[in-house]
Amino acid sequence: MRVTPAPAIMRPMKIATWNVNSIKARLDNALSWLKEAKPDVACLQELKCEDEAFPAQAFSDLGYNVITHGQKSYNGVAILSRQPASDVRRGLPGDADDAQARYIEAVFALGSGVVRVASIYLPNGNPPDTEKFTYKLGWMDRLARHAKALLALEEPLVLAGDYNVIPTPLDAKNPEAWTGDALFRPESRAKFRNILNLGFTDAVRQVSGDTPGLYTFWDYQAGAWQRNNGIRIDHLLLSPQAADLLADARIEREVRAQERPSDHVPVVIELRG
DNA sequence: ATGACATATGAGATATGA
Repeated sequence: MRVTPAPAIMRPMKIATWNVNSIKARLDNALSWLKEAKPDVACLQELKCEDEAFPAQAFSDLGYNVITHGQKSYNGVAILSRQPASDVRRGLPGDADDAQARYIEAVFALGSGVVRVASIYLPNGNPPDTEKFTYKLGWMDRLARHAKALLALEEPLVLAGDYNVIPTPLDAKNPEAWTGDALFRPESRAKFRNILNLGFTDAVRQVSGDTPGLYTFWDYQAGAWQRNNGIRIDHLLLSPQAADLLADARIEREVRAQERPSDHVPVVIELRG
């Protein structure tokens, strides 16, 4: 006798990315945002602490699984998830000598399949006449190589994080002010395009088109938030299989108005599950 | 042109960020 399988419960999955600028300094903001936004997966960057110091219990208490790739004082990335993570990879492949904690990746169940999600903290690269810029460009080359390898899996894939790249003049209030900055240098923009051109979709642009004024970062200085002097540098790049599932993408700019905010705000997408 | 602001480290001033 045939048993009719129960239909899989189809529900959208919310995947977010947020550079918190120190998870310890931002713990209260992060917890209240999670309670409000209820993402299924949250990619965090700039933890500024080692794995042992990450306040994992506070997130477990909210029902999140926690995986981290931390570092003392600088960098550090994490993924919080309603479901347990599998296939966890810590560190971007391609340079065994790179000690900076800027990449973590894991796989989660989605509908009848899976989605692979990476939390990325791409190097800033300033000043651009130093080895910091060289490191940024090299890191982007490594990211492109790894992204290409992941695309070959032909599965839903979301590369989410702080890319430290302003893709086009549309992504800055005052693009002329960023001329020569590592975030807007032609080399940085070209390497970002190289990754897009592998076959990725910029989720926010896919949903919002050429709408101006979409920013994810406002400097703490000179009243940048009050003047809306922002830039869009936090991105979610989708593989073709993830883009097929894209239902929504938005920037949660109200988070920038919190008490003691991060200088970045969360960006959230919804994928059909 | 510079600094402005925030965070970590570690106890004053410096490094980093974007």
